[in-house]
Amino acid sequence: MEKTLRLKTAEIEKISHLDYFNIAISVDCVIFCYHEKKLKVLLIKSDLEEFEGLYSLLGDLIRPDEDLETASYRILKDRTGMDDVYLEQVQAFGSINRHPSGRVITIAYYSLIDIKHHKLQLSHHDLHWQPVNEIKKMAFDHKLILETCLARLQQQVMDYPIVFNLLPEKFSLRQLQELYEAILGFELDRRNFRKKISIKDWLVDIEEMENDVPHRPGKLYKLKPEFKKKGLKKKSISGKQQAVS
Amino acid sequence: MEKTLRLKTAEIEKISHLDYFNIAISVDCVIFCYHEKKLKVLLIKSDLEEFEGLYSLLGDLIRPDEDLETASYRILKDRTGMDDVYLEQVQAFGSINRHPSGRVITIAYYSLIDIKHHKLQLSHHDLHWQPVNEIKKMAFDHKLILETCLARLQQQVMDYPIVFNLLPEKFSLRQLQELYEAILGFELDRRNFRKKISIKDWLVDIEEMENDVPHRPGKLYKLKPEFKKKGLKKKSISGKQQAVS
DNA sequence: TCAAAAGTGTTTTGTGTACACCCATGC
DNA sequence: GCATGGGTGTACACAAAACACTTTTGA
Repeated sequence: MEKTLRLKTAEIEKISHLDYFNIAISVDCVIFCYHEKKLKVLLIKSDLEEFEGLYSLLGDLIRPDEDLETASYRILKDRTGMDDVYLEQVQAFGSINRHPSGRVITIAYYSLIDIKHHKLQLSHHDLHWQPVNEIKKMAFDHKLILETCLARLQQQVMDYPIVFNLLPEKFSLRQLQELYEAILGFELDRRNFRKKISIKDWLVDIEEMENDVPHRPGKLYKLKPEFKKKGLKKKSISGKQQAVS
Repeated sequence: MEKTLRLKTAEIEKISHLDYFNIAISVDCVIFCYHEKKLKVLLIKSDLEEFEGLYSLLGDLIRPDEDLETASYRILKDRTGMDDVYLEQVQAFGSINRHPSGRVITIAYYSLIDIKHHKLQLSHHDLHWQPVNEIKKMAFDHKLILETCLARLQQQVMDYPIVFNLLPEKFSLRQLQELYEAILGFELDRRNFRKKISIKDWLVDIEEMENDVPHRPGKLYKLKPEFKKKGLKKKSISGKQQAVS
């Protein structure tokens, strides 16, 4: 979002007597990808003077005839050319002064895409994949939004089979482990990692090997089709005395 | 919310050319309390014809000069007379047709209060504490909102010292266990429960006993003051290889 | 003395974590 | 034949779960 808005600010002023309807609502998407062994986010150069030189998340005002997910999908589709993307709502952010041009409440989503699939409209705009680690300052409260979304991703990553949305169809266990490390921000023990993943039973051995690697090639795996839903896969409930005891 | 709105709908129509500003934003609060060994929610009889006889959550439109938390606190204060309440945002709900009078996006919060502290404005309105289990149908999408909030509560309850907001200052371990059971919806083993709680080190033994009980009285405890923050207490991060390994 | 709940420990099972060696391949 | 990562198993520590008896109090 944050773009169309500047044009509208004048209009907002005019209707200030409609107290409850001069709050705008946007959706902001934290679009993650995995590239060059780094977790990256798709950002766009802010076109507001106040934030000159800073990047912001991709977002837009919500249209009256679309629901929240639809708006997010629209942004994703517009910006990445991709359909059928993993998307999840995280939180609303609504501080009064979060937007310099007026009151805007935004609802944050994060999504996971395989960078190879997007026909990126990178060229025409100031779009840019930025490594998450290397981001210092952002426009608006987008740094906070990004951190919140990253925390949510980190929290979900071992419980639900979602990171596969960041990988190509076929991948090796090393690739998968490196991805987990990139998301979590620390290193994992290889044997323990493999054990843990194999217990989850998310993968099929497709009886193929890596090639193009300058060392012993690893086996390739796919995510089992039953986990390929783009929506959130609920953790099984499995018995009663699980949460407490 | 959902109340002021009916009056405004006409106005919305008038400004339909301001495409992006005829979406209203509300906050809805799922206010939990613990009473008669049941987890209950504060509801109000819907005043919309469409939902005659049904209950809805407490909510209101967000004012242009207040942020999301402020709006929620206002609702809580108005309805329960209580300040300083545990409150946490859960999610936004924004289906197009969730509100019969127009487009309203709502942001759901849940809060935990000690029923004994509220000077309830119960009398004057159709306010009502309803046991969570016994709720079948609600106005709007409020059943979904309630379920989502309850799920969030269940998920957080063993990790963060929050349920104490539902109890009086002093309580016995049995009371605490019954509360956990009410929230989680299943029974817990007494010895394991006590062990688990004692490991968390959230409580102080205040060297007092229950009285008024028709059996052997239990010891009373308080929550340690350092956990009395009303905001969310973050779980300690403790070492690297925790999430995965 | 009975009813009701308080209080307490041990065993078993599963999970998390640390750690080291041989193997297959490309160069 | 060497460098690089692939692939595997074991031992220890800790947490979860199942489970029963004695104690204290009020009625």
